[in-house]
Amino acid sequence: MTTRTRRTERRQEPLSRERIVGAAVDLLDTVGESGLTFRALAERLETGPGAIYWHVTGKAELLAAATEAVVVPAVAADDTDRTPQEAIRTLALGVFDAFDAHPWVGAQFSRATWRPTLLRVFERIGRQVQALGVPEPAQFTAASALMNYIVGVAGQNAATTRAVAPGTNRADFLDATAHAWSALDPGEFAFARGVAGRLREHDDRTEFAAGVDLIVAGITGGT
Amino acid sequence: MTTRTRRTERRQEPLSRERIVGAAVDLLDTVGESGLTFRALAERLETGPGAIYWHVTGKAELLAAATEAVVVPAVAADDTDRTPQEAIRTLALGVFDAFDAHPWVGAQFSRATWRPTLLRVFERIGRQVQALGVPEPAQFTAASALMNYIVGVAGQNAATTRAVAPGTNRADFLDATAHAWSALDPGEFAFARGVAGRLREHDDRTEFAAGVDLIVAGITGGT
DNA sequence: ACCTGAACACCGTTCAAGT
DNA sequence: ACCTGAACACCGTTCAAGT
Repeated sequence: MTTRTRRTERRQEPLSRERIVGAAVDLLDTVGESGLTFRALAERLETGPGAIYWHVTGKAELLAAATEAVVVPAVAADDTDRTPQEAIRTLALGVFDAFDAHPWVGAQFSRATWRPTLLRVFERIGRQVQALGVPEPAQFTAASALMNYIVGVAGQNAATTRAVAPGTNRADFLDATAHAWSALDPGEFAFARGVAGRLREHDDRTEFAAGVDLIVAGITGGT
Repeated sequence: MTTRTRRTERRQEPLSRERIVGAAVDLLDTVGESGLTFRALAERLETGPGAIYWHVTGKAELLAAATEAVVVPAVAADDTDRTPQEAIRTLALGVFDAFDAHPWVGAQFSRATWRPTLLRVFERIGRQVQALGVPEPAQFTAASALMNYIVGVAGQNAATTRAVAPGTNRADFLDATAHAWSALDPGEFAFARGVAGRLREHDDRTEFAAGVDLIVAGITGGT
């Protein structure tokens, strides 16, 4: 859209919404939510905090843009040559993996800021629900149930990921959790104690996908 | 535990963890998340901000305690004379209603602070899964799927509630949303436009419960 | 049109000092 | 043991002044 001046080597690209959002995602990924500060952002962009406000209205919009930047590509798969079931599964896993890779997204999805992105997810799910042959009156409900499951559970999983200290490896974490559960009060937490051993062998992603399949099966009337 | 001096009318109860958490829940319910401030809390409790730190380690613990205060009673139903299916449904709706009445809880559930409360929910669900006769190896997975659905979807719903300006009535909000959806780009949002009319007649709580039943049916092997 | 950076009005948290 | 409240080190946001 704009002409780029390439005459001399620029010390620095001019500030732009795109660069700001990119730096924000970077900061969120590396330092976490508490790391996203207008001052820290300004430092990375080699400018003052005030400059950012020329391109972005405030922190809420910045978080919304960062969320959209991460979720929309994850959800934009090519669905030709796929059955609706496969397309839904792919989309669901795309959301799951995006939340897993950028756990801070999970905390955004309970804010108003998240709604435009959510609408895009809803649209894509809805189209596949149509393709499944769900009758029109039931389509809205079916798409809502699927979307809520996908976003809700992916968010829950991201919260777990976020709870783990960044350096920890996954097996160690599950071991520690299993150990902690085994030490719980036997009266109050009989069930959790009993299943603690299962923690190690279970895979959240696989179970998430199985849940999606279950709902799809329910929507299309069994089998 | 402690002796209460009742000799003279006290201007004010002594500070206690219980009073602090109660005031925090109150503040969260009435003013919202941004309203929970150590200064505002101190003012309500007629003391200084520093005093609160004697009873509570910091804001994270305060939010955890507020969350627990609101969720645990909602989940602590008496399950005698109930089928496991009914007990799960009641528990699920308890979580749903608690999130709906205190929408700020939905934002907490993606924090580490929420995990102890979550464990209690998991325990109660797990016991019902056992009562359903699910074989031991599958119990962990079944309880996880149910819990993630319940908490995830209730959280999603709370986010929607929170997005609505406090004064607005529900019908007006749905009308406005339906109207906005009808005005979307027909190419990009064909599905959302098409189902916009369904928004008015749909009931989140009923659909949430139907989703729970669907998962329970899936867990117990259909029907 | 776009950037600068000091200034404003807040935060959570700490801590010496009181009772 | 418990409370006080000033002080510290931060925030997001604004805005006069620059280019």
